[in-house]
Amino acid sequence: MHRQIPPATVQRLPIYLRCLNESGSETISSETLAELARVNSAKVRKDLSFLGSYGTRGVGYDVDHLVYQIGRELGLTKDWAVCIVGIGNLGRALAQYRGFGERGFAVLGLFDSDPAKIGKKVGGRTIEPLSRFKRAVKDRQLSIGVITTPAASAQEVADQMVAAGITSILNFAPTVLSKPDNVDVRRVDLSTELQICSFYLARSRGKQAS
Amino acid sequence: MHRQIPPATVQRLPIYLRCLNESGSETISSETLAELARVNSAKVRKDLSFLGSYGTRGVGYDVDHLVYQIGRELGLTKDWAVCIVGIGNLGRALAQYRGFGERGFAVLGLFDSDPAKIGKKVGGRTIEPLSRFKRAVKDRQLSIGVITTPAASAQEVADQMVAAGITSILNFAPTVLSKPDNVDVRRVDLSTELQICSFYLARSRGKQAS
DNA sequence: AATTGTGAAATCATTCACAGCC
DNA sequence: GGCTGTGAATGATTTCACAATT
Repeated sequence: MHRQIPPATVQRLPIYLRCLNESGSETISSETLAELARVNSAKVRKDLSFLGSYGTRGVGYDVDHLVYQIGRELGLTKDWAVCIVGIGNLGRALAQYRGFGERGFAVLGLFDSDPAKIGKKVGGRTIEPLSRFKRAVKDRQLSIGVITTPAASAQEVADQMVAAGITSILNFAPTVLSKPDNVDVRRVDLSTELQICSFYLARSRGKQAS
Repeated sequence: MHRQIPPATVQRLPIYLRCLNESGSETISSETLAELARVNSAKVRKDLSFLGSYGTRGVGYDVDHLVYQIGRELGLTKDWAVCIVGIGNLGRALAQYRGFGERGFAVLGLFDSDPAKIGKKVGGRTIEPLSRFKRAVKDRQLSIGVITTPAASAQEVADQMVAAGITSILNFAPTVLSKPDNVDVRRVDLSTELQICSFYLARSRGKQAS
């Protein structure tokens, strides 16, 4: 097997990567990795087989080599520059989150439309006005845009990102964005997640007499 | 058709709900709702058919009635009490996020293990020590636990939540949690999302000559 | 003996296409 | 004529099960 990795597999690669980084040992079997990632071992083997045949029958996978291959497949050999638009509570929290830098994502731009915020510093970076956005994308090669504005401004911000040439967007605003086909938008929606929690809660509460 | 709603459908119900709330009109066709939610209209009809037959052929769906039915199915007729453990940048941001209250999720507990934080107020609530956690879950009927601790403490916190009787957990810590079968854990992992962005970016960059 | 890699089977999700109803 | 509800068709994902390899 090889190439054209299915989306379901792409979603799991970062998890494997994290489990491998924590594993400690030299080699690892699909069975062990599956336990760490809490998935079926056949799934691990099939997922990894999309990257190529990097395992050794009877032995398992070489952890370092696998970490390298997954990282390469995920495009992590290069550092990506990230910008955050909308520096409210959530934007500020993300701007200060160390996990990004550790994993090769450099936050190189903070933007907000509120004049009161412009010039303030968050996590060592100065908040800039949106008028500088397009220029900054070019100059700093910003490639991933994070939207943490209120829902009402999210589409407008997304349009500006697309116009500036950004093709990868992480949207925390509770809204569905329109976008051209070549742009990839990932949605992280906190209330949606809570509502899904609610569904499963309500269902299990319904079962018991309570 | 009816009952036992598939997970893929459950994931979309909150999106439909949001689109309906913004729609304004009295009735809506599957075609229009599909455009708003950016999905296929057959998918909308099939999803809604799991809730029962609430549409009228030739007309569409009554918006208010549909909002009610989806809300009921998602268990939103009841307010759920939420607690947040780990009041760092992200925990603080979530504690102050208004979207929760608006959608019927009341944040009724903030906990942290750092003595320096105990007693401080965030969004009108006081941060409490974990020693009070179990008691608070009982007394305030906390039903959804949000974990915003560092990865290293997440499993311990999850165990405490489970021990206190919480069956629904939203985990923002970058780690996979062990849990009994009756507990539902949803993972929201920011670095994972960025890594997936990276994959699609790298892939599209590879295509062009750049 | 242990473990991978992968066809084949089973399951789940999406989309088509149209009969049935308003 | 317009639109829902849903079987049937298609496509994607997961899981099984085992031959191939070390």
